[in-house]
Amino acid sequence: MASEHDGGGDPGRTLALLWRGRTAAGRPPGKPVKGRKPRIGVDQIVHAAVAVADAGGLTAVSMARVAEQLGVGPMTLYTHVPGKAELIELMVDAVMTERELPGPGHPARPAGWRAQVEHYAAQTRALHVRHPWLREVSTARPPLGPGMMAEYEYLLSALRDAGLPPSQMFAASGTIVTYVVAAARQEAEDIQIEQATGQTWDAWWGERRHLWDEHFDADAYPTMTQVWLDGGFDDAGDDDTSTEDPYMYGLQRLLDGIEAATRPPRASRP
Amino acid sequence: MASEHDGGGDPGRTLALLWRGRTAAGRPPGKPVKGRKPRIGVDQIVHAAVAVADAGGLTAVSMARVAEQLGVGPMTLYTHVPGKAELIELMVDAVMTERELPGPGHPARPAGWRAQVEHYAAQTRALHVRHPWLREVSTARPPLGPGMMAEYEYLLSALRDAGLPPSQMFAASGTIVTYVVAAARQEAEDIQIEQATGQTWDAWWGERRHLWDEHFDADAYPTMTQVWLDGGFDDAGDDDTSTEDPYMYGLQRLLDGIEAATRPPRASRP
DNA sequence: TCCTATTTTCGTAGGGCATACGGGAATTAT
DNA sequence: ATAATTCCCGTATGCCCTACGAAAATAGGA
Repeated sequence: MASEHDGGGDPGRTLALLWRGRTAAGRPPGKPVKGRKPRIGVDQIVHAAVAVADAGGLTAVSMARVAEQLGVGPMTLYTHVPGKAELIELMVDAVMTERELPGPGHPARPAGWRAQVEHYAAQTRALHVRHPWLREVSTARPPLGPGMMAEYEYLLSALRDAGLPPSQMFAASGTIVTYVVAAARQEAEDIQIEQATGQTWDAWWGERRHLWDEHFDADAYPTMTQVWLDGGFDDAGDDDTSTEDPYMYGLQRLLDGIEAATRPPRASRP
Repeated sequence: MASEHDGGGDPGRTLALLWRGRTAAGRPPGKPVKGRKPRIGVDQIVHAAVAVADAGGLTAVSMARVAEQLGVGPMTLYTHVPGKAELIELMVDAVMTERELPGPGHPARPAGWRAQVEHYAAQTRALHVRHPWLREVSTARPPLGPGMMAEYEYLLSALRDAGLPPSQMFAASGTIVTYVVAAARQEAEDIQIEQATGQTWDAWWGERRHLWDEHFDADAYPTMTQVWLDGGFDDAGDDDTSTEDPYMYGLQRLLDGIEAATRPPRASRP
């Protein structure tokens, strides 16, 4: 019955772990000093788990394997982390904070809201390339840690500069995150499959070229056939700059649309 | 070492299974008539597996459970499908064909390319709501069956009507699929988590309201705080139509951008 | 120094998973 | 009736998460 999301644990404890006990006042609560000294800590566990996932994907992350990396028994981890689900939450938020998302006033902050969104997209894409296992984790109930907060703080500050009214900020930021994360995940999937199977996209298609001879009926798919004959499936040629990287093409179209919606306040529905 | 994608099997056999032995000429190759009569067939296995996944998610799909549904032993399935990975491919392509995507000339086909893309989006969203487990399957190496072919045939025919040059069709269709599928998956995740844990989005947040008191530092996230104070996170009110469903807002912005890019053939880069 | 409270460490054990292998059962052709 | 062919499935292996409880290590107080 139990699916990927158990959530059986205490949310308060998970939050405290995500923020490493830091409270709003900046005061970590006092720790007891008695008892056996811990050989390992949360940070080391999360770091080891990320290393395992980077190398072998999420399926390679077993409590046994992470513990082995640290030279302790598997059950030792349960002293520091409630369970595997919570460990994965910690992993996600930890790598999220790897992104550099400079706020207003910071010298490294790009100028203009479009450049800022593009910076966010590039950082997010790089993050997924670095940690392809991110795509295997559901973010419908995101880890409410510093990493996720930084993402929204940055994105909202960029859209604020774009002149969006507060009522549209929610929809616009959600849309941008949806598209950018989806594109990043696609790239991550590709990398992950290639490193898991050792097979490139072209090799994979080559193994299935058979499809066209045996099963594909050109009459049943006239448009595909026509576009193929027109060269629509050719790789991006240097002679035609409009045959762009689909990712960048889509991001620019989306930002165009958002920009157009802010400028003239005309009604959008006829 | 082996990840989610083994692909160890024979691609030709999987293709034949996806197309159920139908060749381009429409002739299924002759079948031998000797031997014991099969109690079950591929269609029944796929149907049962989809039912199991609909009820309990992809993790509930085990060979044992699917076999149980059919009243046979687990190992019996291996007579008809090469393995679990291939069974999942068959499941995905099977449900993909559930979408109604009427081609040119069909009476049910919407008029205008935007309406056609919106129809595709609605059908895809409904598909994911019906089968939330789709979001757990990687589509980086999609099943090359009738379902996927129908998707691209429809989308390309719509974009053709939009007047896109062949060189942009690839990027535009890829972008639309990326956004629409990502949004559909998000909705599917929500449904899946709610039916798995019995916990709504609001209840989940309620369990974590603690976050704001204990860990959230308003000074560290000034924009979020300001937007919250401006009411940017309020639920969509009936009085303000611009506070739209993020999904529809994003789709319209994306289509606006694509439309604008086709109309005036001006250079996009300064 | 010894006792005691406290904390960390981890061995064992139980239930589930995919699937290689090979023997037995059912059906048709000869 | 016999042989050929196909389908069905019991068994066995190795991996996973984690509940439970005992053993080990540490600190302060006497």
